[in-house]
Amino acid sequence: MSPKSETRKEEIVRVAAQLFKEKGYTAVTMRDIAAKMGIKAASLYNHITSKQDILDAVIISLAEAFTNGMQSIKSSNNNTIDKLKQIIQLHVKLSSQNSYAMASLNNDWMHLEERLDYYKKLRVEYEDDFRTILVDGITASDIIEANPEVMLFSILTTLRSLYIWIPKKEDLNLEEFTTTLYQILIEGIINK
Amino acid sequence: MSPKSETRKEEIVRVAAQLFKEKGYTAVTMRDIAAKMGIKAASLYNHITSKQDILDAVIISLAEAFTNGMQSIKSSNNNTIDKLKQIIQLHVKLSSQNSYAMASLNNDWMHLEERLDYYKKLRVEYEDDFRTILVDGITASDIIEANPEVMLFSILTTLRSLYIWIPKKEDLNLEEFTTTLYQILIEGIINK
DNA sequence: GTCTATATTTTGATAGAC
DNA sequence: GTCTATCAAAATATAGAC
Repeated sequence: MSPKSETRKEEIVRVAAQLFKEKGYTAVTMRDIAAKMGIKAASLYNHITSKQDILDAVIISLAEAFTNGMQSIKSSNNNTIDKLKQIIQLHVKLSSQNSYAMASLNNDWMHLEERLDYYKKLRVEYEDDFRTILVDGITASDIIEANPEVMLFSILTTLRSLYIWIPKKEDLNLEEFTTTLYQILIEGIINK
Repeated sequence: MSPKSETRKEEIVRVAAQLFKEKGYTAVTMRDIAAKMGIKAASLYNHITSKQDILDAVIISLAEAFTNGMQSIKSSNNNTIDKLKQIIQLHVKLSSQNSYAMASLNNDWMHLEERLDYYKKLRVEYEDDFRTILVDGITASDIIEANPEVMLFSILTTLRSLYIWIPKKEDLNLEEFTTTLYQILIEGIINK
């Protein structure tokens, strides 16, 4: 997994993800990717079969990691509060480890082709599990009786955007950040 | 402002914004826009000078509306809580009225060219004003002593993503929604 | 594994007829 | 104000030499 042992295809996917984050999938050309690697565009095709192929590699494994992580949290025996903490942890961890790919996961997924339906299925599973956790939490009186769809939307959009913010704070203490985020997202910011 | 009295250029900008939301600026072709209007791509150039021209029209006036709105809220004599309520109202209002253009404001701004620096200036002004409101609110003990950058990030990413959510709930009561959003974003979801 | 050369398609944009 | 015809540039991708 370290850059030293990565294959040429992995390097292409990693470099492409950086460019996709800056300009979006469609605006990045095979020449852009090749230039950033110091080779010619035609040489890329010795390692990947198409531009689509790169997008699939950037998005799908990360989407699976989120869906699997959420499933595991939902299935645990923890209470709502601990599950919410774990969801935040999951996002902080995956976003800090994949800050480039997160941009494509959020903004370029509609350019998937054969894998589009699979991606959508993963996202629905993940959102359904999160919704279940919230609805169960309301039933158990762990969280307030507000519209669970609005809660889901509100928390999820913040967590999905972490990739924009995390790389800007290079000396960020991830544990401390996770705690602060929990406080703000879940406990609110008002002084009562 | 109503579609009945809109100029042909305004129609182009409106139709283009819908397509930009679906696929992003770069993936939308002049032929796509023309086809959706029932004309040929060449005809578009009788009303606009370039594709760039359309993107400028989609983004800039909306960015100005946010910056002006935030400036006005910051300058008012209300307390922190009322200012935060007004910020949420501003976002709900502009997002419901411009749900297509909001997508480009969030995701296509980097494809601006001559207007890019101006856009960035507007965004910095807007974020600085929001940050000032939060920092003043901490000083006044209206809100908790958490990291204002994390608060700003957390609230702003949710508000900036409203355009994704609002159109999906067609019978949405905007006033009720604003109240729920305030509750979740500012007061938190935990049952204390 | 990378290169040059090139095929094919698509793109933004223009010219000029109606 | 829209059309057809067309241009020039840029894009993805392939073939074949080294």
